[in-house]
Amino acid sequence: MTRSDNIVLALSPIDEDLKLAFTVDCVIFGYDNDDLKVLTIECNMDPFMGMISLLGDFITQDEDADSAAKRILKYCTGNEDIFLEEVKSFSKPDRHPFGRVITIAFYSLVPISLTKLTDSADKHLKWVSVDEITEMAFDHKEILDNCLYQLRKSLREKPIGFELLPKKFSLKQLQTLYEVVLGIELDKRNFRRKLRSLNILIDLEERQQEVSHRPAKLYKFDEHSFEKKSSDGLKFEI
Amino acid sequence: MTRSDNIVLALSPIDEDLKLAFTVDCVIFGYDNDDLKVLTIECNMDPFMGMISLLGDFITQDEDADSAAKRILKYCTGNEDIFLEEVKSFSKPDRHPFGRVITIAFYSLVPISLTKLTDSADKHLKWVSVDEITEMAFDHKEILDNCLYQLRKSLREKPIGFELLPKKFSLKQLQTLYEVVLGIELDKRNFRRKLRSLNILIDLEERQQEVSHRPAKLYKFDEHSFEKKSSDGLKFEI
DNA sequence: GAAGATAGTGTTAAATTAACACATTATGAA
DNA sequence: TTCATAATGTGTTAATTTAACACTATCTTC
Repeated sequence: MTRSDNIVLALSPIDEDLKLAFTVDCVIFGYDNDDLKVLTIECNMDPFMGMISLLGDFITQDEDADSAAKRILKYCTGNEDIFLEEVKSFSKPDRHPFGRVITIAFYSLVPISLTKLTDSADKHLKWVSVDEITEMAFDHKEILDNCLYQLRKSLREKPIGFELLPKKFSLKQLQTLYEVVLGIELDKRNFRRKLRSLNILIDLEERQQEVSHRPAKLYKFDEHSFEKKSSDGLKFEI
Repeated sequence: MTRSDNIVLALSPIDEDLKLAFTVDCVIFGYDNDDLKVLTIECNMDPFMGMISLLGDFITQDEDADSAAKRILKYCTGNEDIFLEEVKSFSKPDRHPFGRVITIAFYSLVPISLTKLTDSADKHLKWVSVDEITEMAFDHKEILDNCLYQLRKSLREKPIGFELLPKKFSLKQLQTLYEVVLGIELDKRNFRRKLRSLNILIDLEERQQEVSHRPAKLYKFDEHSFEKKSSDGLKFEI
C-alpha cells in the first residue's frame, strides 16, 4: 500500500511491515433480576490472566465493524436481531500487550431471559453485574464505562429500554429497568403517563401469570411506531 | 501477532500478511459569511481524481486516533486548541481502492476568521460550503453526512457554537449560526433569554466596529462556566 | 371473606417554552 | 443638524410540559 494522496501529512511514514490489528469489542448488556449485567469472558492471557474481559474479535477481511459485532452477538447468543450501537474507538498505542490493536467498541442490549448462550461459548461466558465490576483485562473497564455512559444517554433519548426485556413486559418492569440503569427514582404515575403519550406500547390484553398478588397487564413494544418516530426525531426524554 | 484468547471466535483467521491501514478523517467545519463550510482537499487518485475529499492521515505507531486528528488539525490550521469530537468508524471492506483501510471519523470546529491555512497545505486546501457538496471521493460524502448529523445533535445539547465564531461575537452572530447550521428559525428574544439563563457568556462591554447602524454588544464564551456545567450534565437544548 | 401485596389511576402547582411588537441607538445622507 | 435607514435590544402572556403527591382496585393466599 502506498500513501494516498488525499492524505496530507508525511511526517511519520507507515512502516510497511507494521503489524496492525483491527478488532471490535462488544459490551453486551443484559438485564435480569432487577440488575444490569454485562456478558464477560475470562481472560487467560498474561498480564491479565484470570481477569474478565469483553467479547471481541478481529474484523475479518470481508466484513465491516458492524458485521463483526453482529457476528460476535450471534455467536454468543444465537440471535441475529439484537440492538447494537457503536460507541467509540480505543487506540492507545500500548492498549494491547501483543501489539498495535485498535478496537471499535459497541454496546448491545439483549433480553437475558430469551438468551441461551450457545453451547460452544457457554462454558467460558459469564453474566456479571455492572456494579460488581471494578477492573477488567486490557482497557476493557474504560470501554465498559464509556458504553455504560452511552447506554444511559441513549436510554433517555430513544425508546430502547424494551430491548433488555422479554417481548411481553409490565409497566412496572419497564420502570424498574429505567430506575436501575439510570440510577434514579421515577414517579409511577408520571412514568406511565409519559409512555402513554409516546404511543409506542401495545396493550396485549394479557396479564402476568404466577404472581401472588394482582397481576400486571402486559405490553409489547410497537415496532412500527418507533420506525416512524425515530426517523423524524423522537424526543423521548424520560 | 497471534490470536488473543479473549477473542472468542475462530471463524476467519486473520492473514498475517494482510495489509491493514488505520486512518482518521476529519470533517473540519468552518463558518464564514453566514455559511457552514468544510475544509477539503482535491483528490488526485483514481478513480476519484479531481473530486474533493476530507483531510485524513494514517494513525502512526506512537499515537492514538485522537492525536492523529489533532495532528491533522494543527498541520492545516496551525492551531492546537480546536474542538474535536469522534463520530464513528467507517470500515466497509471495499471503501478504499488501495486495500483494507479503516477510518475513524472526527469533526472539528474552527473559527475561519482566526485560521490561516498553513503555507505548506494552503495551496491544496479549500473551504467549500456544505450545501454545495453533492459528492466526494471515497465514502467521504457519507462521512460528512454523519458528522453533520452529529454536529447538529451536539449543537443542541452542548454549548459549542462559539467554537465556530471569533473570540468576540454578537448575539446576533451566534443566533444566525444556530439558524444556519440547524436549518431552523429562532425567536430573537427567546434565544437571548435562553443564553442569559445559561450563564455561559461574558459581556465584554465592547461594541462592534465599522457597521453602518447601531453596533451590537460583544460577548465571549465563559470557559469556566462550561467546564463546571458540562461535568454535571448541562442541558443546553436550543 | 379477610389480609396481604402490588397494580393502577387524576389533579394541581411549578417550570419551561412559544408566540408576539415596539422602542433604542448608531450611521450616513440630505 | 436633522431625518431616514438599519440594525440592536427588550417584556408579557398563553400554552405546554414536568413535578409532586395519595388513594382505590384487583388478584392471591390463608
